[in-house]
Amino acid sequence: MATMKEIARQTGVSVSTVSLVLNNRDEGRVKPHIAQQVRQTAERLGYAPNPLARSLRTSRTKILGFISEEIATTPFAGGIILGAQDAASTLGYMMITVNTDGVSNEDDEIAALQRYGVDGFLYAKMSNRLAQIPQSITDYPVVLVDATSEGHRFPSIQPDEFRIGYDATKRLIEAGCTKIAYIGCDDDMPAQIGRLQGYRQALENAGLRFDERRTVAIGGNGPALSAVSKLFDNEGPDGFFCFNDARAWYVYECAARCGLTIGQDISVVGVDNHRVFAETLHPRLTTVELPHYEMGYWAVCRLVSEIEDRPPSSFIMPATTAQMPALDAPAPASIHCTLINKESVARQA
Amino acid sequence: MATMKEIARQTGVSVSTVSLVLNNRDEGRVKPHIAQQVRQTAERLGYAPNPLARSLRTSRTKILGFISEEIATTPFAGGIILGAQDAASTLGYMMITVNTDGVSNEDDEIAALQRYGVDGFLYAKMSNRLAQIPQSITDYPVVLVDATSEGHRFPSIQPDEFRIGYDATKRLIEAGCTKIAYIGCDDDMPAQIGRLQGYRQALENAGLRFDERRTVAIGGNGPALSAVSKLFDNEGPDGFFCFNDARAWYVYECAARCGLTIGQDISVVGVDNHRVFAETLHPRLTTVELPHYEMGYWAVCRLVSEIEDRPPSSFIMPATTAQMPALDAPAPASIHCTLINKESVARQA
DNA sequence: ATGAAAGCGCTAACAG
DNA sequence: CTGTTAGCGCTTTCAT
Repeated sequence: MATMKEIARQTGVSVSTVSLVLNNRDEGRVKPHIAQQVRQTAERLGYAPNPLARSLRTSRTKILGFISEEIATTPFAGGIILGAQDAASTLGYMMITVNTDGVSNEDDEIAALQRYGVDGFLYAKMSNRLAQIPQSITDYPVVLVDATSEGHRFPSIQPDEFRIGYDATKRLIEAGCTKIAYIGCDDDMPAQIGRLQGYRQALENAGLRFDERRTVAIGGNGPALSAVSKLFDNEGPDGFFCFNDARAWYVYECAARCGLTIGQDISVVGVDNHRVFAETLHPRLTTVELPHYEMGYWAVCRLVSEIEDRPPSSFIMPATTAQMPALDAPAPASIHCTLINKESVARQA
Repeated sequence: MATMKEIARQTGVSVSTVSLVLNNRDEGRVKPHIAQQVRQTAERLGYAPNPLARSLRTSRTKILGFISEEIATTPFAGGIILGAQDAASTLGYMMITVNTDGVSNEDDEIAALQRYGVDGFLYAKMSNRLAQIPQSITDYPVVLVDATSEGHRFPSIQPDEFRIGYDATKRLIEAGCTKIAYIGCDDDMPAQIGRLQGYRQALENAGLRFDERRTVAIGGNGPALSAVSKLFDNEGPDGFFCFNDARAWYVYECAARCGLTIGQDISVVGVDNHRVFAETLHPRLTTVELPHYEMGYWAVCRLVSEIEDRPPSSFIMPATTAQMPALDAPAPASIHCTLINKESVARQA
């Protein structure tokens, strides 16, 4: 590994000059001619700065800490991590990802990250919920991903939950459904609240009545199926908006039992917190796709902009179908989601 | 952050003494009395070493690079990463995880990891397959996870593929199945080969004839389902050993179409490369559980043992149901997998 | 416009 | 046994 010292020696200048040039701080301080030479030698030697040495001096590591509760348990996290990783990579950062199962080891992991001198933290949840940010990281730049902090103390990147509910329901309405059920979540997280609102709004706009009996709040496993089953029997809905794919599964199960065919007798739209389910197992499930990759990507951009104290607008966004709001939009910023049509939304004759 | 210098000052000794003590190299070199004092001050000041400074000196970072192709796309990776993370954490290491989509960015990511001075690499694949280890990391300690290198050049942690096939098939035989099908993979990876061998051996041991017509090699999507469907029609198997859960799904689909009930009319055993499927969607699917967590954990132990050049036996293994072979067993070491019985394996009347 | 020198926090020879 | 010294590679005053 070539060092600055070596470059300095071979070019016949001092280390400080090399440092100046290689950090692009040479404007008007080093003769263009010399600068040119330095750059050449650096190039020739295949110079790459030693991040450790640099960090030791600057106490900036260019390492980001990614804290997530459930990397292991859900497939979704990958998309976020991937996007974050890409952004980090593009911006010259590395990411250390730690997994905190609940709270037991959270402090330890954070302490470790801090010792390694991370410049800031990403804090990600599964499904947009209220997150309790550990005291220990509040002095650092922090950006939440798919999560919300109380009082919006921290910038957060989250999907446009209202829009998810609205779009999904609208799609069902367009397909001709008139008795649309919402298979929701029994937890009062922002995701649930926002999607339910979107659902109601879409119904209202279409002149359909919201009927509480057509919504279920599902938590566990056993009761869940019977709740959906009961909904089938009592209300006979012709369309279903499902909080996520796991919940959509219950609809599939019940439909099968009743001899109904998805995309023909009833229509279903799910949200892909577990898109992998939908794609592998239920190709006919129409899905509102969460922009996980983009959320990760954007979160890192936001975080780095905070760390380096430069305007967010200077970042390049990934090519994506999801529309991004302006980065300087008031928090909580939210990302528009994409609706992927599949055959499961039948036109009701 | 307290430094050694500060400790030295407050204790009235020199930095070197402090360094000696705090690195537990004081045995017979520093008066126990002094050492004691040093430790106390360190404790009092809440001293934590600065890994950067240390690394700069030792060129050991205590950072491990984890390279995986598909963190994003499959849920399985989580288990491995989690185990690896835990082991790393226990052994005082951090892990930087990078995702290489195919080969395009692999070299860049590796270069980045190298600049950050990782001490070694974990190289993980999805499903045990032959891995092409990039030239650039061959000078580092490398351990493969759920993968095999040509000629076993590198130590690798992989499941006992033969045993997976053997156990799964044996389970079906015990359930009374006589016409057992193998829904396999159309790729010649070690996982496929080993499991198929196990399948054949189990049949043979039970005095059942191996019949090529009862095996399918499945690749893509469309053809896959029809292949399984044909198998149903032509051979009418009463038991199915499926390469993974995605393939098990085809069996479910066909069974449903034929009006057969899993766990009653036919029996199914799958392998959980995607356990999440099985648990959430198919509670009745009997699963051979791959010890992902353990593989990750063990891989890191192996890697660190290489890095620090100390005997592997000095590591503490995680409490686990999966039996681990001796760490100094000849490579490739393989881990025994656990069979999880569920109702899908019916006793055939 | 350039270089000398100090120092980030730590480790490791080497003296004493 | 303990302290002195040098230096890892880089950034950053401060002289020149």
